[in-house]
Amino acid sequence: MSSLPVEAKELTIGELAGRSGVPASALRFYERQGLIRSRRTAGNQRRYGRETLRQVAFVRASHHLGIPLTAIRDVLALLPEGAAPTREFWVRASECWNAELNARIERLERMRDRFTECIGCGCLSFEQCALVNPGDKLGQEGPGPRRLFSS
Amino acid sequence: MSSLPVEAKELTIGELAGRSGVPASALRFYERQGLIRSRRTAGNQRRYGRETLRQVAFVRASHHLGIPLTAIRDVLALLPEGAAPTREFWVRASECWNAELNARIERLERMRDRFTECIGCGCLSFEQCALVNPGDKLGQEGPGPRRLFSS
DNA sequence: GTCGAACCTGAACAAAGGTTCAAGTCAAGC
DNA sequence: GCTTGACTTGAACCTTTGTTCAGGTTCGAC
Repeated sequence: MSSLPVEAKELTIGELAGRSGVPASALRFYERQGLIRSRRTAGNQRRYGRETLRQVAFVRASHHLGIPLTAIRDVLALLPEGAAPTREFWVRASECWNAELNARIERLERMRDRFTECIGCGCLSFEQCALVNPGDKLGQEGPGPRRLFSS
Repeated sequence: MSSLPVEAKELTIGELAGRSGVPASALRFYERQGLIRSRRTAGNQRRYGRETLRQVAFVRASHHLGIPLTAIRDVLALLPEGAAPTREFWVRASECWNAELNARIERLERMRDRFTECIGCGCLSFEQCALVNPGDKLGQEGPGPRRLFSS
């Protein structure tokens, strides 16, 4: 096994940056935030295993979806320390994001419909509007002075 | 007309904050950013006309949709200086946001589908993924070393 | 053994969208 | 006319997601 030419060669930060398209400064930042890990050489330089490429890609793809880094970190934290992520892991992670995206799409659709209703009804009745008053605090607090446009 | 009890009473910043639910600090910030305007008393305190309530509500609703303040400012800047906004104005503004929201919903749906495809296809083939490589820079640069997961 | 490129760290800066604070001024009720 | 709460300002601070810079170290090739 050790005689095979597949020596999992480690990457420097520059190589990882070049291959992933992510600037080295961002990779250091991700490490500070606990999203990726690195081994250090005797001279304190970072070395990355090949699995890190895939993790960085996952981070970028997730982030591109609008997922905050903290959420990505929480998911990546489930990865076993040195092991390469399993297929099951990626599938579960993607299901997380899928649910997240669906929720976000639904929310946007609801907001669009409400906004249209607010503006389009002819009376400009913002005062009942869930957009202006998110979380429906209005109803919970009674007919007090917090009401917008008490007209 | 002047004997009517409907004297368009001006609001202090505290009153506007109380009625709109928006903190006074945010109202001052909005003014600095050019989103709302105020008259000043002899003693330099802010006074707001009643139309400002509606403008603030519009700002909050728009912002709640995720529209950046600069875009909201650009739309509100179309309002005539002292005049109350017309119905036409609100309708046109809402059409703007509607288009914006629809575009955002579509984009999220596309991303969700791509992400699912990436993860779910069984080969974990991120390398062709538009999420990992947005803007398709990969294809434009040829088969160089920028490719993720050149496996 | 020497040279330059790549790497290290911490600190400062950026943009968006504000909040909080200190120190001082205004408005209004009694 | 005094007191008190509301208001004024600018400056500093906050979060998120990084970039840039200064000053110093290490790696690898010759």
